Amino acid sequence: MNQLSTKEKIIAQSLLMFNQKGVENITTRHIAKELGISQGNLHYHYPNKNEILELLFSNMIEAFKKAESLKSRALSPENIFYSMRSNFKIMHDYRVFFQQNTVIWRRLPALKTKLQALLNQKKEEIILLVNAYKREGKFRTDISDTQIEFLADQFIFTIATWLCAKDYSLEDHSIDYYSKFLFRIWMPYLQQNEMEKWEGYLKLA
Amino acid sequence: MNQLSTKEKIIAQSLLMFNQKGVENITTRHIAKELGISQGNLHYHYPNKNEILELLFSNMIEAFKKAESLKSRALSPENIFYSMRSNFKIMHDYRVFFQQNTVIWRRLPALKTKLQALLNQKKEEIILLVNAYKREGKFRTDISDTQIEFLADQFIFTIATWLCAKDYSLEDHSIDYYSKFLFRIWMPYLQQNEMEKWEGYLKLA
DNA sequence: GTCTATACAGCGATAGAC
DNA sequence: GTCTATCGCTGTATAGAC
Repeated sequence: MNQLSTKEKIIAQSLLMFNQKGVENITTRHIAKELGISQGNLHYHYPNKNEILELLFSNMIEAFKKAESLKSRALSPENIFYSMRSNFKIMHDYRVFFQQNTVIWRRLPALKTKLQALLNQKKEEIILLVNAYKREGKFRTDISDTQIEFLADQFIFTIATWLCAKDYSLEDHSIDYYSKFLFRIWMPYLQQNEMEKWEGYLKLA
Repeated sequence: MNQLSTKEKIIAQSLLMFNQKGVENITTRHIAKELGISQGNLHYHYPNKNEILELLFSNMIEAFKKAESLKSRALSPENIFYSMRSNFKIMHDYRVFFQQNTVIWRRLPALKTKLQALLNQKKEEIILLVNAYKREGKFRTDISDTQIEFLADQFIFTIATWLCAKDYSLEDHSIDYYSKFLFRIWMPYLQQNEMEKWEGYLKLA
């Protein structure tokens, strides 16, 4: 971290501290002190706290864009799981935006819209995945279409909120735990042989 | 609201404002001003903001205790749904504790433990429900026991986080929406005839 | 119980020297 | 770029009069 510019150091340290102690508790003074620079210096690089948050947010969006997309790959459990897990990893890196969503959105309402757009985009991806599974006859036939469409809602619900849930659990659950949690959701929708395939994969992963 | 004592008015108004604008944005000044009393007066009744939060929290716990429990009733879709829905109603009344959990817990770590205990208790109830359904052969037989046990985790996950999820969705989803969401989760676990029974009930509810 | 007045700390943000 | 110094505001909390 020492070869970073001051501007970069500030961003990195801010994310660290926001994640750990919350936006409302971390001030520009705290960040500056932790880095051993003056508050005036910090304000030279970022005129205010909101601007730090905005930059962090767009860094997160960038990270999502760079991450592996499902679209270009075969729909094996490995690929699907890996793709979701990499999304969870990014979310965890920027967890302040998901654990303190209401706080952030009140400060910066524009970020709410952007995050909703991101989730909508993820939902589209998931719907494509569900449709592909449906086309290939991998879902049980005795489940109604509305129920299968609901599966996408459940996925998005879980993706949006797992970092909140994490704080409720008594044990310290990891990214892996919630990645698997996500796919346990859709197990009962699958045909017997597909279910076993996934069960086998999740045990190993 | 006018026949309430000042002390009660403060509590009611605080909950209203915390729910609406967040704990971090509402100060004792705001609450006092909204009620048309002085800040000094407010501090006569409640020495500080945390004490208001603590009282609100124990009011919520009281509400949960008074609410209908599943235990004493027949396990019809009507009763199960109604019981869950009444829990959701209380959660919604005190949504600040679920939408700003991290903020609250950093202020008052003891509340985290208490909320975890509450959720654990709810989980016990749900496990009883699941076991009863299992005993009566209402679940599909081709679903593994670990997967059925997971159902309880899914329920608790959803209960703990639906108020966070609510803020992500573009439409303004209600308590009813999420009550139904909850039971759509367990539909694919059910035998055909049970599934249809629930499907029929959820359409009407 | 309720008021006014005030102490005090911490915040974001700016100005100006180096 | 980085520093020190400082302003203005807002927050919690207390003191003392009525």
